[in-house]
Amino acid sequence: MSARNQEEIIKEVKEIFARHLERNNCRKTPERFAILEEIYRRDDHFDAESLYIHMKNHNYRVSRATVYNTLELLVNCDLVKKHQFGKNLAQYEKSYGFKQHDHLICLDCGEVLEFCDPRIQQIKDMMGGLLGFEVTHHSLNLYGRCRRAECPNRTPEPAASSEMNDE
Amino acid sequence: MSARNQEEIIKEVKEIFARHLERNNCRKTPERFAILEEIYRRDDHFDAESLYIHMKNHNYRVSRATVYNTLELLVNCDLVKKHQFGKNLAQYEKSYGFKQHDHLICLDCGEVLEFCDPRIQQIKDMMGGLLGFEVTHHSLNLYGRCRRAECPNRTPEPAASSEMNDE
DNA sequence: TTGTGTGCAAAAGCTTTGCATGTTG
DNA sequence: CAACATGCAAAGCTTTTGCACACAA
Repeated sequence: MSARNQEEIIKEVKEIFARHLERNNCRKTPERFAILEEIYRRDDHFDAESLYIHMKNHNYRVSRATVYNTLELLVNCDLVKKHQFGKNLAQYEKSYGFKQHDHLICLDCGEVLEFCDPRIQQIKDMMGGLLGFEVTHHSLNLYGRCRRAECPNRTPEPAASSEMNDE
Repeated sequence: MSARNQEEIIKEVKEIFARHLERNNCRKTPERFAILEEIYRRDDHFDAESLYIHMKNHNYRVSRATVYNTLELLVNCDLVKKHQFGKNLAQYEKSYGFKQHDHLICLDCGEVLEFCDPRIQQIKDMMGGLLGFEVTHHSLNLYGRCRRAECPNRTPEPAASSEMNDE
């Protein structure tokens, strides 16, 4: 994504967020927009704490409470997606202007790849109808091992490994 | 599943677990087998704490530490599956003798339904090949609203006000 | 007997909450 | 000016860890 395009996107998402806040009688505070902007200048998956630290390093001090509060607002208006990649730690990513996608996670190095497959949509539609659900969203994660040279792929077959042997 | 069949299954999974423990030079303690049995007498998804309480109520006192330790062992030998249904709370379910399946979760009442779809396997195979991954397992959750009469389908969630106001 | 597993409780890690203060509308 | 949002720190929850004792092998 080009730099120019990024600025445009940031402008757009700010407008979308502003409308969302208005519609819900929430205040348009500078903190909320600063957090949104920070998120849209990043390109990775991140957790709340790293966003908090990141803001600090960029000389914008907000509290953790505000970070969590704002993340929830952003998730509610679909500007940010929230994931759990198998850990007890929420991961977030910006979502406006990006194609819906799912994730492939390397169990060894934690690398996260993205992919799209139209069959997911078919499954959602079919199962929603079959089971009497209105499916609003989904989460599909594939877990496995990547084959990159840098990946600490040592663990041969974890199926029967003593898991307490730290690492 | 018939009662007779359940007893057979419990016998089988204990044998499988015993072999797994031997293979990994772990001790065959009564606590470990008691936890396994307790899990296989349940029919639902459960979290570690509720299993711990459940054991207590059945007059078998184990510590939380042992519950977590044993759950991990059971997950490692594929007798138990671990899930995260969008919350910061691991949910578990027995898996031996059951068909692989995915989940549909009601955002309003928390009900969890199960479904199978062969297309998931196709996606795993395809994406693994395409992205150079050896995919070992996956997690697919569909989220939405069920249409049961008992479902509290209009609970506006608290928090930062504003979420499912429209869409 | 040896060393792993257990129980207990404290600690750790992520997230939420309470309260006083500041700011938006 | 009245609410609502923020910052801070404390509390909440789930999970992990440390340590002394118990017990499987």
